[in-house]
Amino acid sequence: MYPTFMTSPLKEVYDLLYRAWGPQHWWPGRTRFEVIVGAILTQNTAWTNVEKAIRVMKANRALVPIAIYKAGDKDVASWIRPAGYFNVKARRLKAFVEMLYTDFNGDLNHLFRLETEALRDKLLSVNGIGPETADSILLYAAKRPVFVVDAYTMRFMSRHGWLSLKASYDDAVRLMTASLPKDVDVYNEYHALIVNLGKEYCRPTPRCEECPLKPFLPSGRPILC
DNA sequence: GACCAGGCACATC
DNA sequence: GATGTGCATGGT
Repeated sequence: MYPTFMTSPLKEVYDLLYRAWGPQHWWPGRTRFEVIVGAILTQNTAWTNVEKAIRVMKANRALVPIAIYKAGDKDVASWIRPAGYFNVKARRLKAFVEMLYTDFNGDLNHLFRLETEALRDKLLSVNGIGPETADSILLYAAKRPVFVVDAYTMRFMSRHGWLSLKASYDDAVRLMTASLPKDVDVYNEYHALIVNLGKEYCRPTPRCEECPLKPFLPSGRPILC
């Protein structure tokens, strides 16, 4: 997946996780718009709940921008109910497609012609799209080399002593990318592997005994657990 | 029943 | 700038 000039712990972490679990095949969405919808619906929400919501949207032929654009907030909220925060997220989906129609004639190809920085700024200008959601869209829908940091990333980095608990999102991005090749496939796989790590072993109550990263734990346990 | 999940906006200090 | 709060369903 990436060349073998491994000199930093974070490269070795990638290698350990990749050897343990192999490719994660992210993002689990067929179209770019489905990736965008998933990125908004999964905010602070388990992916299994997002899958249910996406199934309902597909059944209602609502997984295209025009359907969200024409639908009322109440209808959108009813489709995405299983994903939680459905009133908030309905407004966020509407806000995204309203930006898409107002500025790009409803055409994702048009939106995605923007350079990465301009595209990120445009995404962040939408109410309900913050740094992680924007970067997920950039990486997994627009295929830009942008590293996605999430709660799992912050947790595992701080527990291993690589990041302060007070570190910002941008601090985490800088640290993660400093020693990695700027490569869409590497960023794609790494973020997905970290999420799997978080789900399986690096929960608020950690399960370090069987963690693939055990070799990195000082005294066999994380610093802050 | 408590805790957690692939955040974000907004109010308040 | 930092901290607290609301948003809500579904799995463990």
